[in-house]
Amino acid sequence: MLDQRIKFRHLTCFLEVARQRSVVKAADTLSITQPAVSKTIRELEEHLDARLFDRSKRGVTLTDFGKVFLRYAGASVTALRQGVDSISQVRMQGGLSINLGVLPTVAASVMPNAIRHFKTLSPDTTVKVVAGPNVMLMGQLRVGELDLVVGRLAEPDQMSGLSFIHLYSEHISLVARPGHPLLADKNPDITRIREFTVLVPPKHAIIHPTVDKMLIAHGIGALPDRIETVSTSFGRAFTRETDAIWIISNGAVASDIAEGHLVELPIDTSDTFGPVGLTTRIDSPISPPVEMLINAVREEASRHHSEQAATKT
Amino acid sequence: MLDQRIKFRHLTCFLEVARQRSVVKAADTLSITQPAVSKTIRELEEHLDARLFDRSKRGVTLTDFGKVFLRYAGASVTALRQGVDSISQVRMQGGLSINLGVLPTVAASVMPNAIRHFKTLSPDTTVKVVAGPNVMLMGQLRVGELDLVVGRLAEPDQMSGLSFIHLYSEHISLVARPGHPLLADKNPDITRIREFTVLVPPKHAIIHPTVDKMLIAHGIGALPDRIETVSTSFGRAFTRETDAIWIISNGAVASDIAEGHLVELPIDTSDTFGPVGLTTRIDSPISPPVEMLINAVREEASRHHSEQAATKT
DNA sequence: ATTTTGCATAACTATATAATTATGAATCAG
DNA sequence: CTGATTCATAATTATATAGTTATGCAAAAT
Repeated sequence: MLDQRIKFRHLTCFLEVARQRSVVKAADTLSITQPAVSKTIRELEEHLDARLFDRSKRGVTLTDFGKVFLRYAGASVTALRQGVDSISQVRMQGGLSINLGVLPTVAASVMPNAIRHFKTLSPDTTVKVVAGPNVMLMGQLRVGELDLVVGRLAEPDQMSGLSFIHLYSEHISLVARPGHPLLADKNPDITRIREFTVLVPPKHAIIHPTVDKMLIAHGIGALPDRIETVSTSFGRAFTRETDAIWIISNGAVASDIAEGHLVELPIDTSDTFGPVGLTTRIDSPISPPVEMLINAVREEASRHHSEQAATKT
Repeated sequence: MLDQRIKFRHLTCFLEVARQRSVVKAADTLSITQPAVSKTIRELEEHLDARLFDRSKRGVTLTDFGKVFLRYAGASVTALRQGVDSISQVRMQGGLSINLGVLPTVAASVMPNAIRHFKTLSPDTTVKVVAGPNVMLMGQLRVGELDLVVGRLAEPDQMSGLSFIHLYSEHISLVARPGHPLLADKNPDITRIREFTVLVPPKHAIIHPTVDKMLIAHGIGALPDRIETVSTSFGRAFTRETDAIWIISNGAVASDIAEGHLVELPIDTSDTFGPVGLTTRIDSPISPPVEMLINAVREEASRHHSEQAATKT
């Protein structure tokens, strides 16, 4: 049971003494007298029923208890500080805001529902959705301009300092309009895609290297007639109106396929399986609102995923 | 600035009222009178200089400020609770303990130093190091028997509910004893490894599928003479004493290669690059001791990595 | 139209608090 | 040995606290 008599005064005092390893110095920076600090520490020790410092005549040192408690005390004080800060943020800006980076894979499939659900839970939090090349988004995430990026796991060299939470895995698809010449044959020769315009992810896209490997594995070398694009809206329109083949992460076109607007080419893309998830900064602990959004996305992803699995059977 | 007059009494009272949406009910469960609760909430509001509840005649509802503050207040109280709990845990067990799963890649390279460093920071925390097949470790992690697993990123289907923190990337190596017949030629025909006993990771190993793909890519089909093993100590001994080829993640044999006990075969394994990092549970927030260990591992990994890079040049 | 419900306010009180000053004891640096 | 440093303890005090009971008031429910 938590002792209600513990006050933040005790914790801040404890933290200061621990930091300075000195009662006198702590008293100085806290602008109170030395006996006051001594007493406050003693009170805290009594409330916790554990000795926090070893006292000597040349300062104080943390006991084992103290070392352990230190972290939690810090976390507790930090949380309250953040709470107070958030209130003033709400007052100033009229609400909290979350900055969210979204990669094409999930922009159309998981995220709309996830954000909708989140907004029912926390309608007063502003969610800013940013799209763009993953390198840019990861950069912004690392700098703190974004709180969260959702999409495929980025290349390892971009992931330093970032943490990844797995949601599900998806493969890359080759899609074309319904009635596409290649689909006439039940088991078409895949190398024939060279005969058509092919829309491929550009150099900086996360899936670019995977796509390259896959093409090589299928004996398709450089594509003579290619368009590089990240724009799913362009890709969708172009693919539906022409005989172009579109190589794109499955998630981006799942609904189009389901609705029959686009058709997947029968090609083995099992090598292109890759993790989709949430990327956050590893330092700077996840704030409660972001955590709520994360939960909403996870929930939606698992719902989404089980639906997909159901459709497959 | 944090108002030192805020006490945990205020927070717990606030949390209870928010939970129950009622001053009367909260007063009941807190075993104090209704005016006492009213007054406590008023005090908190004054200290924060913000209205937390909208009062009506059928209960109270959180204001926008209140909704935001709620999360942080909860976090703050939780942290303190955990702190108090940890103290009694230390008292009972004579110290905190961390249960750590270690995969072969890092067992010999990064972790020894990382744990040594951690133990200088926090000598009183017991670290239990568990090795084993990754499926088992991930299972234990998910159940809570482990706090942390260090190694290669597991297959997506094992990662649900887990979070991955990237440390660095490594590839898979083919190694043999110095003076191995294959090394006589400067650019040996790699398919000739079929002539020797080959030690390969077993089916359940994380790197198994990657190894398979690589073998196929190099035109090496099934290996006639193979030994499947996870044991790096067996692998090391066997490879040094016989003409066997050992296919193993680079990290597991990096020091042996550096010291000249084993030699890497000149084969392109760039396709086998994969992320190595820390895997934790996504729910149940990371406790401060585990966080310290994570930092120690990250530090050691980056030091380790920069050294490797330096050796390459 | 009452009664009930739910919260606010006021007046009061014993206790706890958060400091203070003054003093003492043990160590450490010369 | 001396004086400075560092922390502990005691005595003291004004103030804050954490509750209490009693009462009021407006909205809902009956």
